[in-house]
Amino acid sequence: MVDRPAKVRRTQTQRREESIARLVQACIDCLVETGYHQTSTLAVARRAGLSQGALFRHFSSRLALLERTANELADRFIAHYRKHLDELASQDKGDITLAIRTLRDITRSPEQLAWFELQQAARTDAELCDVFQPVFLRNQQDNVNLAAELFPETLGDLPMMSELLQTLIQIFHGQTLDAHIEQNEEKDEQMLALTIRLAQLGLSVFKA
Amino acid sequence: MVDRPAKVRRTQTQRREESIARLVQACIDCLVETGYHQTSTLAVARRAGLSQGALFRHFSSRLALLERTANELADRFIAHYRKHLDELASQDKGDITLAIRTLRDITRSPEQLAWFELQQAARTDAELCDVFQPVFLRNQQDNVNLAAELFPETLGDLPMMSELLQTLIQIFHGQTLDAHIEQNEEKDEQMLALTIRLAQLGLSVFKA
DNA sequence: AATAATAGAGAGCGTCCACTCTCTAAATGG
DNA sequence: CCATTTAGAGAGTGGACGCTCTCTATTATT
Repeated sequence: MVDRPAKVRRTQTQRREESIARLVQACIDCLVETGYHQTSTLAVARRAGLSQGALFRHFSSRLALLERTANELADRFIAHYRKHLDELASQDKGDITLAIRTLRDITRSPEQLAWFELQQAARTDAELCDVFQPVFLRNQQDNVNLAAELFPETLGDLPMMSELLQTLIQIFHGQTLDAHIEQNEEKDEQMLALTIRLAQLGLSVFKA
Repeated sequence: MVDRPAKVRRTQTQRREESIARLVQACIDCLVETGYHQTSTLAVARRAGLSQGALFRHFSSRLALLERTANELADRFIAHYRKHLDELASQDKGDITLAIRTLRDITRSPEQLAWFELQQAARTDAELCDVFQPVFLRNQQDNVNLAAELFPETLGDLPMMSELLQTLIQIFHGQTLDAHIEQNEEKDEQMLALTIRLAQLGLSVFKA
């Protein structure tokens, strides 16, 4: 006899929030593993262990689900950065080599891949663009704020800091995409080393 | 009375090649304007002024069309670079500022946007990845060869030249995508200026 | 305990997809 | 000029899509 788990009694709010959380997580997983246009409402619902009908009870449309997912991603990025970087910041106030390396690793997270899918899709989808743009801008501001907060001495009042950081992230994004196609770990590591060298170069020059 | 164009008699080879060229161009346009997953065989055929049936006479599948399109894109990139850069190379052997600026402009071409769509889609589509990978690698090698050929004195025997160039292109790719969402021309120009400064920095250091 | 409101399941709808099939138009080779 | 081959049109097919609808299960309210 199977030991069926006794059905726990939950409030409606709990049911609702748990289901929504499962759907959003399933949406992220789908974006990462199968890409934007395979992230169908049915695929997400199945992965969340729910029916398609249940999905549409909580989200009025596929777009609404994607909007919620984008916001969840932006929230997680801040959490990731904070978790991995604040201890580094406390020990290596001057040298940001490790911080850059960590930034690269975070860039390789599943969440970033999901983010790419949304950003790319938004280019040719006006509705998605409208929805994604504010989340995108908020994320950018979050990055800058966090960098200044965690590395006040190194980055606090650096001119062009925001643009430098964005450029660094752009490089890592490109490396992530290229690495998927090249599948050459040695070169991948070389590219990282080069990027660190360039970043240090940029830092030392702009500091003066 | 409408002056109907007299039907020109063409050979089968001409008909075939003209139709294929129109289909490939239509495929590029579709990728640029509507994105990968809206680039359907019907949409491409209509845009080329042909029927869906005609498309499938020349291409055994949608994937075959995309493969041919990817190769056409890679070919055009070399042509673009050569056309825009060789006159620059002949006058400014030392300073590559203008060359970098031109590289950025080329990165903004419709063809590059089509290329992104394919690269991003290849991440989660194993079949497309198999088809796209060799074209991608060829394009990378083409870039390096051309850079060394056009700027022999500046880049000819620079260590890490290939990686530096790839990083530069990655930055421009990122800027292209971000610019679409930010829609802030002033900042876009700032990012370009910063990139040029970084590139010159990198050059001067690695040259030594 | 009875009623109302919400969560969820699952069938159904219209549309678009890649691709096939059949049929006509045009070019080729004898 | 005729037979064969190739180019192209367009209807048809099965499947997946976003979304709606109806019906049941669970929770909330009185």
